[in-house]
Amino acid sequence: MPVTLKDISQRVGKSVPTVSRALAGFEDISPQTRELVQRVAAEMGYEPNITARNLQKQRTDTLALILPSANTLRFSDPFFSEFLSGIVEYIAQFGYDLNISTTDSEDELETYLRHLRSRRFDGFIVVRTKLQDARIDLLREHGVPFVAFGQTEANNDFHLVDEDGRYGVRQVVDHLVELGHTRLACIAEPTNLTKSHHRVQGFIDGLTAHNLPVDPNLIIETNFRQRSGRQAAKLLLELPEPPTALVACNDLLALGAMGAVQDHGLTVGKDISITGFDDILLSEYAHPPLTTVHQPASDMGSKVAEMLLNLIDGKPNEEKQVIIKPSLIIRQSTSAPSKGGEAP
Amino acid sequence: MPVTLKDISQRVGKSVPTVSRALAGFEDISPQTRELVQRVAAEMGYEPNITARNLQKQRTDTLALILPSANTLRFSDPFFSEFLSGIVEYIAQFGYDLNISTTDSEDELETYLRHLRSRRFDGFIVVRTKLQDARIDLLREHGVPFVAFGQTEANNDFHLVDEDGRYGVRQVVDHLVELGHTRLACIAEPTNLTKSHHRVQGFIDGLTAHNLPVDPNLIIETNFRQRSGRQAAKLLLELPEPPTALVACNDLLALGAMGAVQDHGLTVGKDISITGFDDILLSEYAHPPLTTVHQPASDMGSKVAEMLLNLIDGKPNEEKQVIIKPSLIIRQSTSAPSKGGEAP
DNA sequence: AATGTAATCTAAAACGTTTTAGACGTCAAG
DNA sequence: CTTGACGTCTAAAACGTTTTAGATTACATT
Repeated sequence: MPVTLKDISQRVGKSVPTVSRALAGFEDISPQTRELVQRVAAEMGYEPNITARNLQKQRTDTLALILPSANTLRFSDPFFSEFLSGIVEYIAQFGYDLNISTTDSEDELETYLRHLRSRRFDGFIVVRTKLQDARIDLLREHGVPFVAFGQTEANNDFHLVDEDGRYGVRQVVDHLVELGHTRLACIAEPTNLTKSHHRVQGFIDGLTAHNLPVDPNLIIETNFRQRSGRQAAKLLLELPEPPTALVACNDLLALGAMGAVQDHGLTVGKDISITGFDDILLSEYAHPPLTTVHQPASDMGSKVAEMLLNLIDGKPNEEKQVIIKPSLIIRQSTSAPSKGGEAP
Repeated sequence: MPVTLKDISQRVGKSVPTVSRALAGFEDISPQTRELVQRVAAEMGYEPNITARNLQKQRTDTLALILPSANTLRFSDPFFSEFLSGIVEYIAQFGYDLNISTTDSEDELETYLRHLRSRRFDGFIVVRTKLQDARIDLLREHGVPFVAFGQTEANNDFHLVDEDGRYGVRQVVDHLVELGHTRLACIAEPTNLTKSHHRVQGFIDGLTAHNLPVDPNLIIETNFRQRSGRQAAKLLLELPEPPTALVACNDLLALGAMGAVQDHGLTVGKDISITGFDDILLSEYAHPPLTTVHQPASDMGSKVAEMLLNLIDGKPNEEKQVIIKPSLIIRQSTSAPSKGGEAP
């Protein structure tokens, strides 16, 4: 049913390669032929069979992004959606598509291996890097173009884009200390993720810089979503000497924490300060609006995409590693401690 | 570099088709050969070249979802993310991938045409249906498998999944009238979208059923995001006789409206009631938590995917049209009107 | 010894494109 | 009149797989 080069070739009485070359605008085709072929192709509604072209060209114009599935699916995270959106918008300009698939964390490596051996993708985008990340080792070994969103613990000798989470949280701590807080707690995502690790580092940095003690009981490692934030905050509030400020490592955790604080009959932004990270839409509309750290999610997505396309085309990238400094957004969930806060 | 059937064939001393058939487990291959081939293939790390297979099989195991781009990108809408996530999770089980691309609304039809002629996708998912939807006509004409998320105005003779938005908003209106409201306003998305149209219909249904007048000035058609909600609410509040309840047609609009109400020095859930639609994460954490209509976004995604895969495989679908009834979630953004509400 | 049958395998073609290498005719220069 | 160069085109091969149709061998039946 669909029109092929052969159909055109028969119609214009030229060989298939001639038609192909005419459409591609090669110089060794006479202007008349070229014109004829292009006219007929348009008339017949010819559209190249991408699969056949891919097979011949050994490239697919498709990028892969493999998500850890189900339990901790990041898809519904607003920050991540924005990031994705940045990628899709950017690559669309160059005729690339994004292919999204999922995998259980147990089969993660196999999935990557399968996908890269299947030669179905020109490049990979790795999200949510871990301190030790076998996926990156794998892609590197195989020499496949990829760009990571996030770093690993060491040997970051690959193309990546990252936030400076350490700096971001440090800003938060500075802000809180300036307000007069001396007893801060941190609610962290799983710290095998580099991102999370950095954020916690920023927290510790901040305390140390202000000569405040780092109390391990005030750093709770938990999960990603509100529920975890709520639970963590509950624990913290029930301590004999509860903190006056909660530094949550993402906005969802902060929201959960806000719920727990309200359950305790306290008022966020007055009795206790809470901060988030990411500046998702929600944080502006929370009650009270959340002091948080803003990241240009969509831009980071575009940047990752840009670097990856360069890599695929063998073009140089200005920088191999792009680290983006986030900015503190002060809203109403933070204020001076109301009582019991020991001045430094 | 990557291993092909030919490599295996040379290694085991059998022809390429034999290797292919052995791996596929055909009966006309001796058990010994089959075993040998499979062992060697595993040893060599063989993974089929999907592109080559696709070309031969004339299918791609890939579904397409084309998003209207930029200006009104739905990607970052939490509801839509959930929906997507439902699709991806479902099709992953059957080895399908989802390909996401974008298009400007002017080239929308061309993009569809190009994609379907390129034979790169086994089926299409159409989102955000319009009352008159040329995309659907196009896909139908070409006999391409597709499932729509949403209906059109007439002749819905295709596979689709939809919410019953009319019913959903009707529930909202009933709830508000029960509380004693008699002057309700509606903040709508662009009503060329079927979804939006239905929701407004539900609003009108409700008023009519309770013998309340339908005042066109109290139905504002606007856009999708908070900003639009805010503007619309502002207009409504400045009316000589402002409404006591605002029925927003999605949660983001409701949030915007809440902002406008607060700007006016009024308290949401006390001085004025506000409702949303979709029950995105945000709505639970808004201030005050938003009364809204819940939809199983992820399930709807799975359902669309399920129907589409059936369609592609020529399997029958139980129902051609699945309409899902949403449910009202009452939170604290609605209450009896404080003053001036004329009892019916 | 011819015939039929089953088991196992493979040659050839196909999917639709692009690339490579070279064919063919025309024309100008020697 | 030959040689070389140019302009235009195409045959053949390639990408890696699967399908089709048939070949080959071994074995049992008559």
